[in-house]
Amino acid sequence: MLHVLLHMISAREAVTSDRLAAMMGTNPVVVRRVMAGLREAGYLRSEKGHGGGWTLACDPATITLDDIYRALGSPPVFAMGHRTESPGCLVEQSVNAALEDAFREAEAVLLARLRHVTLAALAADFGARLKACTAERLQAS
Amino acid sequence: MLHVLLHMISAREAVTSDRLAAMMGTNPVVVRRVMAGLREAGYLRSEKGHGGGWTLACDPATITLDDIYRALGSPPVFAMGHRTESPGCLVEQSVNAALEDAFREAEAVLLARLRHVTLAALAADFGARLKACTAERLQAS
DNA sequence: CAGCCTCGCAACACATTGTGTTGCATGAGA
DNA sequence: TCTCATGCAACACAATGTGTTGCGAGGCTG
Repeated sequence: MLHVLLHMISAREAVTSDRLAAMMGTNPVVVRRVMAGLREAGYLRSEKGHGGGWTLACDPATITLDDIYRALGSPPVFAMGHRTESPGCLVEQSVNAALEDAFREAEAVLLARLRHVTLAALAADFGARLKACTAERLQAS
Repeated sequence: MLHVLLHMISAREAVTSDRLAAMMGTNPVVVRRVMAGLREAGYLRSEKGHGGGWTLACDPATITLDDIYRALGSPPVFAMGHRTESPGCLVEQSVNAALEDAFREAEAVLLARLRHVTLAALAADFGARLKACTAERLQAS
């Protein structure tokens, strides 16, 4: 997902789902599926017809990874645990309380981290890598 | 899993997989499957034959939730991301770097939290809940 | 207007994974 | 010897994510 967005920042004009799918090694329908959330959230625009495709609808500096995460529907972060909700068994309640606390705290840390990374920052990081890579290549030749 | 362990602390004698399965609403084979890791790690013992079953092999105060997590094979914590490892695309590398950092930090927080919760602490919490519950019941009657 | 391009959406096919289930062998006690 | 219990392997099943196809709607171009 982020991969797609960064590619779109590099390419200033509209990009079709087909091209993005080719970049990601998947197919266009999947791309549209995951981009739908971003479009509804107003971060992206999609245009039909010849010369259409996807364009950024906001400033990359104002959107954070957390925004993207929520636009995607805030999918579950953790792969484990999260048992049934207090099924009367007190043992279950104790376990849930301890784990839920730990999970909530870890999730808060993760989201805080995502919240202060903007798309523009990612793009800048990419630029730095590109520069380092080309410098390395020049040195090799 | 933790649910099972707490039940075993309450019951001082050996408990069969059948009984544990009944408590958890599953079946004995599944119980044995997940307990196998704990047995190999030395936290549990299992005995065959009549009167056999599962017993604790350690002091609940010395084993933490992190120990249990690792005895279970340290299953993946997060449900998302973790794309392919640097497939040459620099964009992918930038995205991975940013996300891996965030995930590592969140995982560290989670494990630190698990590391200072012992089984005995969970059992004590359960005791407190039991007490509160019975008090509430007395008040209601 | 006709033809092509692109997205939007729904339905289906498929692989993967976790979970439940069955069967049989092994060891321990009555 | 019989019963109880674990250990292990193999299979059945449901849920989920992903890829695929088909059709319709809208927009550009000649």
